[in-house]
Amino acid sequence: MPELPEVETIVRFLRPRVVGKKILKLASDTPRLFRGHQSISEVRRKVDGRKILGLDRLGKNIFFRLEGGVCFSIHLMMTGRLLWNPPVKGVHDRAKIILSGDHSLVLNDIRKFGRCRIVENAKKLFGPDALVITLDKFQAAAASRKIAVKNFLLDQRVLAGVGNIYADEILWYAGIRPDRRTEKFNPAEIKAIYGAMRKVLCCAIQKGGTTSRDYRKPDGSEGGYYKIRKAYQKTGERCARQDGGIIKRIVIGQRSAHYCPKHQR
DNA sequence: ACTATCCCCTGACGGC
DNA sequence: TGCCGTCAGGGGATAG
Repeated sequence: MPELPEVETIVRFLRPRVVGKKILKLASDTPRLFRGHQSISEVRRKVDGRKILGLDRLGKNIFFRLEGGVCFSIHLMMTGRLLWNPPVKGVHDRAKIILSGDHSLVLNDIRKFGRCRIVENAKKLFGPDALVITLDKFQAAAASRKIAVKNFLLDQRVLAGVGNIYADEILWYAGIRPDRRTEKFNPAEIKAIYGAMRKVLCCAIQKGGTTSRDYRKPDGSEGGYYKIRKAYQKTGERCARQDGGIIKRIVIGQRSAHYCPKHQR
């Protein structure tokens, strides 16, 4: 599922290819994609015919900065893919952005959870990006909430970009149990989580993200982080650390969490 | 203002 | 073989 490293990989691939091009037409036969504030026709009216000035990312969101101060946003949720000039039509193609120069960008999404919309003020909708937040802000945010650290890492209004895969990976590296409460951490533990977060996210970006099932880069290839993951979906396997045990799966906030009961405390 | 729970959607997979 | 239940999970809506 596209989290920060996957979305960053997508944006880095697409940025040099789409910036400067004009959106000739946004086509879609999936109204659900535009649920919420604007209908597809409203979005099309703002998007069609405009030049792309920039391509940005905040958390898991992709922003097309267009002429006239318009910001068109795509969220891929779990199964969304953004494909560059796909050679064949896909069964689950949900939207097609036709660009100048005979290029196309296709949003393919098996489960129709993805979303397109025009956003007015992106910074108001989400917390600071996980790779931008400072240690001080991170610490203050953790201290102000009384929830399991895993749920804290997943809350996009507090911290934008971390999803289920990387939350497990971060806590594995930090040596912290996912069900520990945020308000009880000491400064050293907060620092360990913060450091692990930066390390894991940067490493995953270098690997082009995690393909466990659905995620693909815009050229259709897979990300390389899954092979080197330490905790996510490793239930029953031996922990990679010398002092580790057997990876266990528990449920926190309706979501699976994988961790090593021996070295994560 | 806070947290907890349900729901959306499709495909993979296991049990019988 | 085929049917059914369960699981995957981000985030929005709703309930408490």
